[in-house]
Amino acid sequence: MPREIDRRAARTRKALHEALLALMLRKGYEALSVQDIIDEADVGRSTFYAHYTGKEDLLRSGFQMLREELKEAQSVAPAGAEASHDDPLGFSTAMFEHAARYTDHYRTMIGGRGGAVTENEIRLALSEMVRQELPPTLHGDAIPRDFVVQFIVGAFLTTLNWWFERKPKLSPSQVDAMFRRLALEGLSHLMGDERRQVDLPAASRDTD
Amino acid sequence: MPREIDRRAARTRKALHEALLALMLRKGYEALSVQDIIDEADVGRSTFYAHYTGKEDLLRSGFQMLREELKEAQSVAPAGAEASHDDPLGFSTAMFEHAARYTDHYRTMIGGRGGAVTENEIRLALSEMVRQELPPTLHGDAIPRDFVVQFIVGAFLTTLNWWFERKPKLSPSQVDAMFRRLALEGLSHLMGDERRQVDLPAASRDTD
DNA sequence: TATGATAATGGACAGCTTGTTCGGGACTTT
DNA sequence: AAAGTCCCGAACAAGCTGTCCATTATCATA
Repeated sequence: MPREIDRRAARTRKALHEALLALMLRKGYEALSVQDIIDEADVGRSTFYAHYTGKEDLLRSGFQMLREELKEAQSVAPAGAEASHDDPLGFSTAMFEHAARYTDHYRTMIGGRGGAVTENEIRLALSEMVRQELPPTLHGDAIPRDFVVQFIVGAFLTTLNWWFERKPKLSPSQVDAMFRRLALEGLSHLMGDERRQVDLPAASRDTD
Repeated sequence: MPREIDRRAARTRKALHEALLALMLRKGYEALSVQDIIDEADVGRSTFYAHYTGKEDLLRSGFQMLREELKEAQSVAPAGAEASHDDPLGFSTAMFEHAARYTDHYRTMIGGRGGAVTENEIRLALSEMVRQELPPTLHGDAIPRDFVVQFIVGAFLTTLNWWFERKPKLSPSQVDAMFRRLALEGLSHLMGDERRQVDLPAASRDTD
C-alpha cells in the first residue's frame, strides 16, 4: 500500500493548477471550459475528472492551498506587536505583503476574473479575519459591528484591485499606509477645511 | 413605415427582461442559459435572437434602462442643496433611495449574482459619479485621487450588499447615515479611547 | 529488478447548450 | 382589407459536459 502520494498524481494536479492560473489571468474564470484547462495542461479528459469533479472543484482546491499558505505566513511572522485589539486593521499589512508575493494568484481572484465563487470565498475568509480583530465594543450602538466588518472588507478588496490595476509599482507598505489612513481617518481628513491652496500651480507630480 | 414600436415587440422585450430579472434572483446570472430565459419568458428561440445577440446583450440593455431611470431621478429631485463640491458623497443619498425603489434590480446586480459584466458596469458608472463630486484638490498628494474614488465605490457597493442581505428593513436614510459616517470619519471614531463601558451587561439590543 | 498496484490515455457515448436558418401563421398598422 | 411586422416551431451543426471502458505507461516496494 502506498504511504506517499504517487508522483504522477502530484504532477497532474500541479499541471492542472498551473493551467488554471494561466488561463484565468488570460480569459477569466467564467469563460473557461474544462476543455481549455486540460488542453493547456496537456492532460487527458478522464484524468481531469479522476481528480476533480469539475472546474469549480479545481478552483476551490487552489484557493484552499493559498489560504493555508497565508495562515502559515501569518503565524510565522507576527512582525512586531501581533494580535491585540487596538489595531482594528491588523490583518492588512500581512495581507498586502502576501498579495505581493503571490501577485498572479491574487490577480485571478480580484476584480471579476475569479468569478462569483472566488469572490464569495475570499469575502468570507476576510470577514472572518476582520471580525476577530475588531474590538467587540463599538462607540455606541448606532453602527452594527457586522456593517463595519463588511465595510472594511469591501474597501480592502477594492484597494487590492486598484493596486494591481493602476499602481502595481507601489510597495505593499505604501498601499497599506494609504488604506489605513483612509479607513481609519476617513474622507473628511483629506478635504480642505483649509482653502489656502486654491490657486497653486498645476504641477501635478503624479503621472496619472 | 412604423413610427411607433410594435406592441408585440415591446411585449416580448418586456417579457424577456422580467424573465431575466426573476431568474437572476433565483439562480444568478452566470448560471443561466438562454434556454432558461426563453422558457421562463415563454418566447421562441429565434425570437430571442431577433432582439438580442445573447444573454449579455439582454443584461446590458436592462442595466442601461435602469441607469437612465436613475439619471432622471437625480435631475428631477436634487432634494435640497444639490451638486456642490463640499459634499464628497453627494451621490449616496439618491443612490440608496433609488436602490430602495428598485430593490429587485439592485439585488441582481450586487453581491455576485450579476456576474462580472454587471460588476464592471456598475463600478464604472459609480466611479464616474464619485469622481465628479470629489473635490479636485486633496490634502497633500500622499493619496491619489483615483484611489480615493475606488475606495469609496468599493465601500459603497459593499454597504449596498450588506443592506440587502442583512438589514433590508432599514430605511435608505438610515443606511445612508451609517455609510457617510464611516466613510467620512473613519474607523477610529468608532473605537473607544473611552473604555468606561467595559463591563456593561450583556443586553445586546440588536437581534443579530 | 521483477511484479503487482495505481494512474494516465484515447476513444466513444448521450445529453445538453448555442446560434442560425427556414416557412407558415398571427398580429398590427394604415 | 391589405401590407407590413413579428412570432413560432422545427431543424441544424457545432461545441461542451460527465461518464464509461480497455489499453498502456508509470510507480512503489519487496
